[in-house]
Amino acid sequence: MSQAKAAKFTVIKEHICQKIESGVWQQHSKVPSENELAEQFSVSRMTARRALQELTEQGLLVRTQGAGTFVATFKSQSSVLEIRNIADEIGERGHEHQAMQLQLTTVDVTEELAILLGMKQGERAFYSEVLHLENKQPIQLEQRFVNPRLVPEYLLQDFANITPHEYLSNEAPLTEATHEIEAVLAAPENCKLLEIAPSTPCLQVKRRTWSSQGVVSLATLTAPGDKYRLGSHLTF
Amino acid sequence: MSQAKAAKFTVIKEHICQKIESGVWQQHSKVPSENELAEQFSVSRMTARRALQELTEQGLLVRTQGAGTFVATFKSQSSVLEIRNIADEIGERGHEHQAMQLQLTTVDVTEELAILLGMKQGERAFYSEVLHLENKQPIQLEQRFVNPRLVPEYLLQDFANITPHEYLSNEAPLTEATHEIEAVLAAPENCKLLEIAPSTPCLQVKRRTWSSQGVVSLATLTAPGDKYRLGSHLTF
DNA sequence: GGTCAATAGTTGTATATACAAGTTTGCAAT
DNA sequence: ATTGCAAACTTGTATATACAACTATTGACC
Repeated sequence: MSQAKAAKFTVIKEHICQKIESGVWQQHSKVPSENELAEQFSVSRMTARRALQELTEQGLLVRTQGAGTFVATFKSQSSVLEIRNIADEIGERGHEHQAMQLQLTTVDVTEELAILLGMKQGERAFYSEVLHLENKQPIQLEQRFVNPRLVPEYLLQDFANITPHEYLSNEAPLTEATHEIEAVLAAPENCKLLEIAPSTPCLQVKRRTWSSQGVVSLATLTAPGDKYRLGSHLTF
Repeated sequence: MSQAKAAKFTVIKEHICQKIESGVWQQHSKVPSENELAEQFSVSRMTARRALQELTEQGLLVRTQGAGTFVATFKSQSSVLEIRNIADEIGERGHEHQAMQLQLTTVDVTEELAILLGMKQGERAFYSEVLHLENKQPIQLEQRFVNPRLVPEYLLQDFANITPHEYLSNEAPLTEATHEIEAVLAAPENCKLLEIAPSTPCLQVKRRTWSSQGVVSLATLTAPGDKYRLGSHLTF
């Protein structure tokens, strides 16, 4: 028995996957256009298109009309996970929530950030860093990049009083989000903030949120695995 | 300004959605074929096809080559996280899935286990331990307790051929599940199995599944955080 | 140097067509 | 009646083409 003959578009898909997994095509690098792929593999444009299309649905690629197709950072697709406000969650446990605003500033967007936030290189994004405490104990570090075009007054807020998530929910109601959940070791400086040993495994949630206007923000949440659990919802 | 003109395939999608949501088209009933839709809406077959295709990806429809397109059952919506078969997931990545059955036996239920599985203390439960490999690399350790009342023939299976999840899905279709996700350090013996250093942070998912008859199983999945990521679905 | 317009390149939608592959149905031969 | 086969129908893959919508770049002009 020989292998079942693979369809042409799957051959192209596998080729692209391979390039990405092997690191030949880095994150956010441009991948060949539909026409280029069509010529390379001697197929019609529609067949090449299908390969790109399906990989985009799987979350490996990101496409923008007029600009091109790029390797995505996040592998996950649109999510059904409920998002909650961390202050509410802690309140429901009958505990006290506090937030320390560590940073609130603007930063130059790197190439990667520009793509993820739907901004142009050279522009500046807002950046906030907030440490959440439950009964005075640090439980979550929130690092967030925000698209200034959609939330121009982000820097004027005081995130000791309102969580970034709560503020953003009001300003630019989110319509979609993707997550990536990983177990990691936190960076040394973050271990200090969270008051944990460097070897403590942490849950890290990367989340990209959209409003109707486009990508609103990109948040990285880090929480020690022994203090924090993820139910069927994610807490911001 | 008037509304942006909707693309033709979205018009068809909306039409079909409406029929399903209003109950005109019941579960498992046949929906018009590509050709019929094409004629009805005066579009080409490929456009009608796209509408059906996208609704299939969304889970509203089910298609089988040669037979037709049908309204899907609505079970998937209720669960917050989609559960997938790890073998399928790996297959879709174009990789090879293998499973090593490490243990398959009965154990005395502890007090805790008895409560979680809805059994009585002193009874014995089934226990399986399976290591999943992706391209010969260990990526996930699955430890599972199973309620013998609901799945009496669990011990007769060979989980090198069929994943426990797949088998259980057939025997006792799951109606509900809860998860708990943590970041942990794996036990030394499990680190060996997964071929990771003892300090490697791991994602650990604890999942309890129900069928209509009661609690079916209690699974603990452990995966190295750097090899494994959690999207909007959990992979079993 | 800065602005604007034209242009080339890229993805998105839509059509018409052809053949492959799988399922169901119905008819003919046994 | 049962079997076996052919035909009709349905979905799957692939091609060639056309135009629309959007982006980034280039070059002319001020």
